[in-house]
Amino acid sequence: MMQSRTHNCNELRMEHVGQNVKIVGWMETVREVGANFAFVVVRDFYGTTQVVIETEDMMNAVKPLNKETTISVEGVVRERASKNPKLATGDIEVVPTKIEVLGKCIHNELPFEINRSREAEESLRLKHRYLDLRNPAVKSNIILRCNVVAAIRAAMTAKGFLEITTPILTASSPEGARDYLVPARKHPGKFYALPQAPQQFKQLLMTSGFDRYFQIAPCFRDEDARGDRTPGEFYQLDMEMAFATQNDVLTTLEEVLIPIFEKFGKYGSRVDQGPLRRIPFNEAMERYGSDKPDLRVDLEISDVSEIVQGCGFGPFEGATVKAVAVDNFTEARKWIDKLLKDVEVQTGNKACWVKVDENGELTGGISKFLVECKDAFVQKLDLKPGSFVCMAAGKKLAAQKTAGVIRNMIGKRVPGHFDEEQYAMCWIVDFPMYEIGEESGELEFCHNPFSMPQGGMQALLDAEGDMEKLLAINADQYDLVVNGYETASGAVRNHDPEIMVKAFQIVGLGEEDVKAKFPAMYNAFTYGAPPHAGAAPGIDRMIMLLSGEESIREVITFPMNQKAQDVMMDAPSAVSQKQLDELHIAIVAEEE
RNA sequence: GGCCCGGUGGUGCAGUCGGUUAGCACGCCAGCCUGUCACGCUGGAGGUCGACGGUUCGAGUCCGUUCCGGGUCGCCA
Repeated sequence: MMQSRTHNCNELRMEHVGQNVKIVGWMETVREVGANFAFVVVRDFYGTTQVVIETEDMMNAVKPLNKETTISVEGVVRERASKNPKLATGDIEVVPTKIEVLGKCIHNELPFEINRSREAEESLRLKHRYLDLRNPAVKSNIILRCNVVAAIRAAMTAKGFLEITTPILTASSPEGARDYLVPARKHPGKFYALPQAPQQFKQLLMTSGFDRYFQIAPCFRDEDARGDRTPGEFYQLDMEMAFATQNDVLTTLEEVLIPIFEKFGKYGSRVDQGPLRRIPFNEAMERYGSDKPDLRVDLEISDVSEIVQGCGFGPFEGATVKAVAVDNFTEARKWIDKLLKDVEVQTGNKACWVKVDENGELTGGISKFLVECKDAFVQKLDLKPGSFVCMAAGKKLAAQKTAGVIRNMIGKRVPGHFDEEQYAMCWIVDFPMYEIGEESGELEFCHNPFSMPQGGMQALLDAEGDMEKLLAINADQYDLVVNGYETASGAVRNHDPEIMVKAFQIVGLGEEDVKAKFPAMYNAFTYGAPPHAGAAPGIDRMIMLLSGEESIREVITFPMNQKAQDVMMDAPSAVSQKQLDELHIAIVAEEE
């Protein structure tokens, strides 16, 4: 008969009854319900179709086969005697005249049941990812990813952006994450590096006169994994605009991304509309204790440092003290202990607490220290009978960050403060240009040296030599935050070689360092560079948000495990001595 | 590198105070069953309880070491 197939497994309906058809796919189940009477479910990419076995011949054809064998079924479409409204093809079945094996599954027991693969241990799923992906629930995230990437390309192209690819084998970049290195056969002792981002290339494209660039760019960073961070490689919607301001970039990305969240998001009916809130970095740290606040939580942080000074509680002395208060608190002591422990595990800092009893008195936790400052404390936090306060103390940044964790935990654990099923978005703007490095104790670039300081050269000159003023300089740098995840990061770039040199001088470096670290960019900018700005939304993380997955590995087709191994392909793996010799590489045994 | 959680037939889990033959669901095999669709019923096979060492009359269970997986802090310009 006919072609490889006449219909896919999600096509046949009542209108096809009586037709001769051929379907192909994986044999998902065989339900034997009588002698020479069985139902076979055939699954392909598109769906499932039921085949009914009614003869000894057909039973003999199917009986010896293991599930997941691929077969072709020729036969006649028939209306079912008992229909299944839950199934798209539930009104019909195929009565086969010929069943052919296309690809045998020789395993009568699989590593996991296909339709329940998400319940299996992750390492097992990753080892047999080709089977895991047969599960429609797993496959759907990958399909979503394809559709989102296609929509992004269409939207960016419609806005006049050109998609330009940049090199994968490039030079090691001096700052940032650990590079993946590739030995250069023709240049003994030298290495290419895989790009951590196409940052410098896209800025060079701007100086070349490309007005609007984008790329779905693979990025490589050799850093440890997290639930929301895949090890090794990930993808960014890398984009840049010439002669553009911060506002141009933010507006453009809002116009591209918000419709994507509306169309493809699990909570697409509840997406913040542009223009999105823009929260200065310092304000975000004060109110939310994070530069990526989850705005679905309705709690905010208060500063009680001055009120509690001198109260006698040791950790508060001379420290910044941040408090998160919540009303109508009814949880037990056990709950509080769990909270404190979880805060400590996640932040490394201890938290303390106090409650307000039905008479309005402070009770429990460190209440005995707060007797004298009670009135001011209660007023500042607007406490009522039944309120609960959790506090973090320490250096300003540590106290803010710990309070930020407390805010999230309380908000998500005490009912009524977490409106989960939505996309709460904001821009964090005005990141500081410089900070005091925690290890070095000296002034360093806070994020990256590519950003333009607000106020340009004049701001740098005014502040030079004055540490306080230098720390107060902000960069035109911005992050897009969605539900507490950093979803994009960008900046107005520093395109002026003189300001670049000055910015470097301030952290104790000089022109030679700029030239050494970014030779191409520095040179290019001396030939007339356009002011430019851009950003890079993370594709993987965005798909994760759209699908509602908690693990980023659920939206990556072939993810690596936490140790950056591909257990399916056995990567990384040893290579032959011949390969090593060609690359001028000698393996040094690790010392015990 | 630190900390937290986990590792028990193919898969997912239970296993009390250390005590008889390690239990359940799914899957697998065999038989029955003519309208199933998470099919049903009956029977069966399948386990070095991650590994090593220790305590004990006796260890899945307690102790130590170690390996593996996940989470998290460091790290991620």
